[in-house]
Amino acid sequence: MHNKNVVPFITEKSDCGSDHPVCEACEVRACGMCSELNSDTLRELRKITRMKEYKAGDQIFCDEEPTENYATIKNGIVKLSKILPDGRQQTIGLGFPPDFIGRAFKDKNASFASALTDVTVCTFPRDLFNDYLKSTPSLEHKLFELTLNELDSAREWMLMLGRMTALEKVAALLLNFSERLHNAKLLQGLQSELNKFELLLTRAEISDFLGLTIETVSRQFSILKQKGLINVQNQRFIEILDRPSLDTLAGHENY
Amino acid sequence: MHNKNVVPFITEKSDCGSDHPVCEACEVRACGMCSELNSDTLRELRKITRMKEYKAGDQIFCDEEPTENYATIKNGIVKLSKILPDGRQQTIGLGFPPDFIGRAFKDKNASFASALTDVTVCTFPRDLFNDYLKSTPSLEHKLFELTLNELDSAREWMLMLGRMTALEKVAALLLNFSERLHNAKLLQGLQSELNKFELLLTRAEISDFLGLTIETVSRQFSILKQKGLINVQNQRFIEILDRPSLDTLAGHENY
DNA sequence: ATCTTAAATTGACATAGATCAATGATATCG
DNA sequence: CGATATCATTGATCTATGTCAATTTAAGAT
Repeated sequence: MHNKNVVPFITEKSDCGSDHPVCEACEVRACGMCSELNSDTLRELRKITRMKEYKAGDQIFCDEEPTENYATIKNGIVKLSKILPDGRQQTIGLGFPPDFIGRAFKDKNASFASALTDVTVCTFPRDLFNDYLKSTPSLEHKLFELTLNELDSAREWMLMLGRMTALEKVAALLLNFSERLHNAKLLQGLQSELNKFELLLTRAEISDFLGLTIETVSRQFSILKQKGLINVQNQRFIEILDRPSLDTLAGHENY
Repeated sequence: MHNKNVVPFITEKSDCGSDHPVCEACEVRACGMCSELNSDTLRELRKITRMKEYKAGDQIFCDEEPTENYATIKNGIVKLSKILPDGRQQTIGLGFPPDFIGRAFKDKNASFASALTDVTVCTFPRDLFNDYLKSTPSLEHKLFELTLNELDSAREWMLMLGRMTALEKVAALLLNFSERLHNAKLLQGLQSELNKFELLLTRAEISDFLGLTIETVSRQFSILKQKGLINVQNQRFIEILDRPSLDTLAGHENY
């Protein structure tokens, strides 16, 4: 199992009990799926929720088995991936707090979810939740918005996968990851510098995301370092030295 | 403008008037966004809808300008694409009836939509529709389901873009396209054979979808022909001769 | 400290797919 | 019916990225 040594980037624990979590104190209360619920509705929903923790590398759900539970990410990063019959793998998304994981209205996931860092999620049984969703438009609305964001980013990555060079892909990943990590940390009330962060993915995980090999990813890091766009310490700690140039590489229009 | 000569694959006209369409007779009444609406609600919605027709090649909306209208595809195929500052292009999805086009709750599209064939859509003003959506949970629910399907297929294509060979990509496209076209035709009550269809995309459009060049796509067609998996007439009319083998190439597990 | 292990880097070489260029089909128009 | 234009195919290279192998770095255990 990889990543054993990763320190979860969010270290504070919520004070939720494990059976009847105090949702009011939840890390993602303000922005997650539950943010649109009033306290009555929340009290109802709370009855079916349960906290779960995963260690970095753990599988959260897989392709083949029907989903028992959906979940909201409270803490840590979740990797979503797909796999071809012969084993070729492609990461199709990263989930940060307060993302939802699972496929609403279906009992089969067409993908795998695994914990990239240590992860805490708030789970709820599939059937109950689907019923609940149908009778609670505000909840469904919020989940719809989260889904639209995921669709936007999936399409963004399609452009990246189909048309960018290896160097551009790495630049795009660094920018995207730094922003999402930064936001997740701020959300938790933690200190964070946008341009200085721990890259929580291994080269293998990066290459699965970018549709490249480990070696090619490594070479692009060397090029970015040599060009003075980034600085890397201990192969994990990234400092972005020239964000505008990275933006240009990543195809972000700069006005 | 390309594709001038394309005959729209759905030739019957709906009998909807152009200002107050008779939704009950709509091609996609049974399966589209409106399928969940009762006739009262439908009568309301109808007040803000308007039919629009586009010729093959026409732009429906673009990246830069805010969306004025959303739409449901009644007829024809819509291409969604993204473009890098230097002009590199990636198709991120194909819309068939009864797909929704536009980005709910936002006034900016992060993509271009253009008509791949002649297209008829049912449009509605953005602001009115967003309001309507918020007050009509059944409508929002249906749109949510359509969006989930799009997310599923975007992720499917991410695996394709990131990890498949050129030959596999072409196989996957042919299978996917034949199915969706078949369904769209059946939906319209037209005759259709799953394994015999007109490929409505040019090689350029295919290559934009698959993240390849025209020449590479062409070569893969030749290989598939030579292997006896497909037959091509006049460079447009495809017959799938060996679907199981194509399925294997496309990474579809066969049990 | 030294040993062990996993991950990252770097180099040498191979190859899938891109690029450039020529030829061949198909459809349109006079 | 031939002329023209567009699109598709095929061939000859080139190149970015993959593959294979050796080395280096970092981290943890003893």
